[in-house]
Amino acid sequence: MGRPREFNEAKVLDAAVQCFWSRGFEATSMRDLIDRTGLTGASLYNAFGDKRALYQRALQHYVDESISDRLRRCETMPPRQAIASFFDEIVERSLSDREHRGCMLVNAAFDTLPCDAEFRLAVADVMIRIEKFFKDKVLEGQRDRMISHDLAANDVGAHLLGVLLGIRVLARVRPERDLLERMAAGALAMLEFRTGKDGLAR
Amino acid sequence: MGRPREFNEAKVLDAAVQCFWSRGFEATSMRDLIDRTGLTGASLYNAFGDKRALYQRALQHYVDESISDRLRRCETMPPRQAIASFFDEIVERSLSDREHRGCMLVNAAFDTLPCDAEFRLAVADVMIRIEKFFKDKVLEGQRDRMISHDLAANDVGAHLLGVLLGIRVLARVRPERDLLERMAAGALAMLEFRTGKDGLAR
DNA sequence: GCCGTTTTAGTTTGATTGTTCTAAAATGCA
DNA sequence: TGCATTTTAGAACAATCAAACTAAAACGGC
Repeated sequence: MGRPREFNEAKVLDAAVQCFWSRGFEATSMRDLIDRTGLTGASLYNAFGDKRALYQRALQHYVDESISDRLRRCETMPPRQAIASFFDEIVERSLSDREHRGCMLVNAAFDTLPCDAEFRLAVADVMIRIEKFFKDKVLEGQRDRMISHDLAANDVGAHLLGVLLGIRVLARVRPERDLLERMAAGALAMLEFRTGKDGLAR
Repeated sequence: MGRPREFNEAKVLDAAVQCFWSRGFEATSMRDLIDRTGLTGASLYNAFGDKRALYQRALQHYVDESISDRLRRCETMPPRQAIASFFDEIVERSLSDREHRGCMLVNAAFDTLPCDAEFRLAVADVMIRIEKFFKDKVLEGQRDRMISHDLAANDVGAHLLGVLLGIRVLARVRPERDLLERMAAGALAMLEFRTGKDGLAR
């Protein structure tokens, strides 16, 4: 009942993501959002609440659309390839991003909102999922004897997450292909067997 | 000639750093700066130009005072200890930072200003210096046979920088000691000799 | 066809933004 | 003692901010 909505919620969130992703929370004005989404202020407030709530919805939309999708795709791959592909995709995405916007989730960690504990937990939760993806893949690879078990999967998972975030930071200020690829290569080198232990060639 | 300044520039910059470090560029208002520094708007504009210029000066002040100092201290240490100390300090600083402000330089990489190429280069320059510190220390350690030479010092340097930045990202949203320490430990593990190569125990 | 409900569209609001202006105060040099 | 110069102080500026308000518009159920 009532007047039906004229807008597509996903498309509006897409537009909001573009705004917040490019300029961050503070630097994005309601007028920017109104212009980009095409609907009026009243509609935005009515549908999403206030600016902060819209940002949270937009971020969630970005995560669902971009990160969760990547995780789902990589989870089906064999361990080594899964991890390598993940890094590869990040590097390629970072380099093709001519605006140097990086990853909206990482950017969100630096928006003023993390003062809010609830918001910080939402960001942390996604990072926990990524860390878990790495850890699980390392565990799987160690079981299959495709990944070195010199280091605990737990530690490697944390380390890989760290490198990943580091790449996204550096991509914003030094988007140089060989730099990002060298960083990723170092991460993959951790997975290699060490000579003379398992009798497997490196 | 002229009326002498009543304020100490370093102290004013300290106060400005506190503002920008806590809230970022956009969320910091001129009134915040006026309150914190204790001097009037006219004085601020007269001495530093506009808000952006003040931010740049404050960032430079932070780098000189915090990062350059750390680099100088670690550069005199033996290679392994230099790298380990650097990470240790970062982890401890991140954990004792109850506001989760992280590193102002890293934060700066996510402030809206990086759209400005000049500003981005200033941030990049410091990161290049840190990368070079790591690379030089790895080279030195490899010469002294205290660090594995399986990997090129260049690659290890980039990788260490990546992990470092990753730690500072994660410290903002998941400031858990064991997580940060595991990430750093993974970085240090890269420096270890691999068994059966040099005949040195790990 | 009318009522209750929801979404639209623009306007308006009161606060805050970064910056400038005017004038007084404090120095060095003549 | 003035003069030139610079820093202070606080008010004032236009612009922009997020948000609320007022009606008109568009539906479903009766």
